[in-house]
Amino acid sequence: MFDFLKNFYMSKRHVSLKTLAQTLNVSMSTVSRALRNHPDIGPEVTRKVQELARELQYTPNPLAIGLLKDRSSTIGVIVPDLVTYFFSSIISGIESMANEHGYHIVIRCSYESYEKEKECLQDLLRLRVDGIVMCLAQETQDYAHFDTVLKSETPLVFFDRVCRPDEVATVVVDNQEAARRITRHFFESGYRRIAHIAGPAQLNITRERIEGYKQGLAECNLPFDTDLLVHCDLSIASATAATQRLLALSSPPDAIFGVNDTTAFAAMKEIKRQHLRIPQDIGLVGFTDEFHATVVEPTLTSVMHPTYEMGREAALLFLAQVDAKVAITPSQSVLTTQLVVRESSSMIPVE
Amino acid sequence: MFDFLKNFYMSKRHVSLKTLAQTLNVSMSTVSRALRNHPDIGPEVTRKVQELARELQYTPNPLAIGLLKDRSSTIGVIVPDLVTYFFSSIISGIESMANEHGYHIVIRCSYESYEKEKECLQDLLRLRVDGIVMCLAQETQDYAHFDTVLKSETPLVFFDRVCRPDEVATVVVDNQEAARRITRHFFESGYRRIAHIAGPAQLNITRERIEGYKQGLAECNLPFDTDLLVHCDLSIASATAATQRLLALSSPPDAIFGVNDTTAFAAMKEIKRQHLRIPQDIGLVGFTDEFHATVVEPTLTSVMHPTYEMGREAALLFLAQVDAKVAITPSQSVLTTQLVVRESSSMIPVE
DNA sequence: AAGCTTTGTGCAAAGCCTTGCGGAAGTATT
DNA sequence: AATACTTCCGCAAGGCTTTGCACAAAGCTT
Repeated sequence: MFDFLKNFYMSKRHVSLKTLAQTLNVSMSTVSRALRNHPDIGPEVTRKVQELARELQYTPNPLAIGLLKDRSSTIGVIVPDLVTYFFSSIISGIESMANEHGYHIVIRCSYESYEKEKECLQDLLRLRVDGIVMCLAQETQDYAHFDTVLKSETPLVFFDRVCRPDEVATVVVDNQEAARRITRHFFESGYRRIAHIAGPAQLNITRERIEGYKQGLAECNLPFDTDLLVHCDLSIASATAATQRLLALSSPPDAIFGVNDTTAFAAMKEIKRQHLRIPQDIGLVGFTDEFHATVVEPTLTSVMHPTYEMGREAALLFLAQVDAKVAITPSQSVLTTQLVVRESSSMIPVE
Repeated sequence: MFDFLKNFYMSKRHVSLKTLAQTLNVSMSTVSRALRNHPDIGPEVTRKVQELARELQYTPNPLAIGLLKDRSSTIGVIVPDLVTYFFSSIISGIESMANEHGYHIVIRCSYESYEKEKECLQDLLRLRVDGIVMCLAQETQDYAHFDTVLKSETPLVFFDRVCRPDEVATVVVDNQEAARRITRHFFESGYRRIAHIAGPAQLNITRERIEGYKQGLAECNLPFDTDLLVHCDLSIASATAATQRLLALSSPPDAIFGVNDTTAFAAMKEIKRQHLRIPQDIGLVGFTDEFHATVVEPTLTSVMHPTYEMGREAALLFLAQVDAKVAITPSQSVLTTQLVVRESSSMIPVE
């Protein structure tokens, strides 16, 4: 019916309310109301407007709506690294939850840098995102840059690596409990000198896992030997070096618990290079359960992170803050992990 | 100096030109010009305005600017899958290039589904993104849904999996050349019955790699045996099944070239399960060179994709279309890959 | 002193949408 | 026939920014 118009208007970049109004010789307000089936508008006019809108594929300009309502329907997401499975699967979870609720996500990467993190944060605030969901950069030790965010009343959610938990909503896993379980699992499998390659000291995940490690040792009546607790910065090189230090001890460990899978992989490589056998000579367990874990040889025992759910939960905490008209006390969400036992930690080979 | 105002205005969600104007008793236009150092504005006023703007941390509202300039400074990115290394590293490349040029990226995931791809596309157009950078979903065989995009004159860029190359800018790798090299590499390493597990027939990457495979065979004076060319849908299960079909042949292959690393990993698992040795009994080569390739045992020979560069290049093609005031013929960019020889394909073990 | 040029500012429109309010036409009531 | 209601629609403002144009004041020339 409106074919002749269609071609004409399609040449314009976008169809607006004005376009519709002028075509039908009614006012923009009438069009606006007709589209939302406002009772004030007569059925005939409503029908015509809606028909033309469909014909011309009219969609409201989100920029205009954003301006009006002071919201962009956009969530800013900052991750330390886009490439790692851990983060990309969390992003995937955020994306799905966000989309289900009409939000889009804008991704920024801090590359584990404190300066870059600040920059991303500022950029996203400038962009007027409705909220920010993020994981702290490894470098970040000072948390003052979040003052701006809190003051602007932009909902903020941290996942995995967190800070200021009293002011900001957080999603984490049961790090301590998982580390405790790993330690006990080692003990029950017959290992007695259990080492831990930990991460950077300022990260909450590092502290919590160390805590669980110690707790596990205590429960098994094993002494805590400071020689067996080494730190690394999560890079492969540094994890390799940490492994070498452990293996060079006069009384080396018979089991190693890596703070994450990358660390564990590096350890595995080094252990093999020194012609030690896994799990016979050294037991090995990782954390996060990346896809790699099932590919390496021997397959790696690891703590399964519900990463996708973590992303969804983080987005959910954002939504909760938006819905809450008044300021609410930020909620802390703790997800449970699962220890997946594979070849690298069982004296009796698993299938 | 303006501290007393600062506290007052900070309570508002955002500081606008109006805020500044009212505070200083000048008009909004004066403020706007002063901020951009327009010569029309006196030095005294300019100084005052800029000082207050800094004090109150004024930043222009991108929604208003977008409305005015009819652009959102946003690039929509659609990937079939967020979690795979291949895509996440491409996203990383897009993000870096986009940010360097003042753009933000909005991510959507098609989950390899045709319907979802259409939906994402519509959503992003509705969002008024300035351009779309994407990779086709595996399911997509009909390309009519891009008419809308082309008609709206929204710059469009495909990477890796492409269609309508005459109308849309594309970034791909030298698939055919790489496949040819793999085949020759097998031949030079002494393999004679070289099989290829190909992907879904509708994908350009599948066709090009098959073409290169055949070309390589011809150059080595090897016959093309249809038994040795099998298809899979890129899933692990289907790749495993394909491998089984190959190994069950009365005259099985002594080398397998997988269409990507996931396929190759699945093949590796199956080959090992049948107690065949790699590379002695069967040579194996993958494509894409994910991180896993160096972790598996034996390490996997693979074609290194410049994924990060691919992302940057894709974003660059978008930028080129934006800069070009007039419609330009879309450019095709071909990136070169590199064959990384590891243990899985060399009779003589590499270091 | 009258007229002209600078110099510095503000008005208003445009970009798109929503919504309170006012108003015209028509119908029903008394 | 005059009044009171419906029914249906448009005006205009507000949200934020940019920019062409007009205007006022001041300084200059003749």
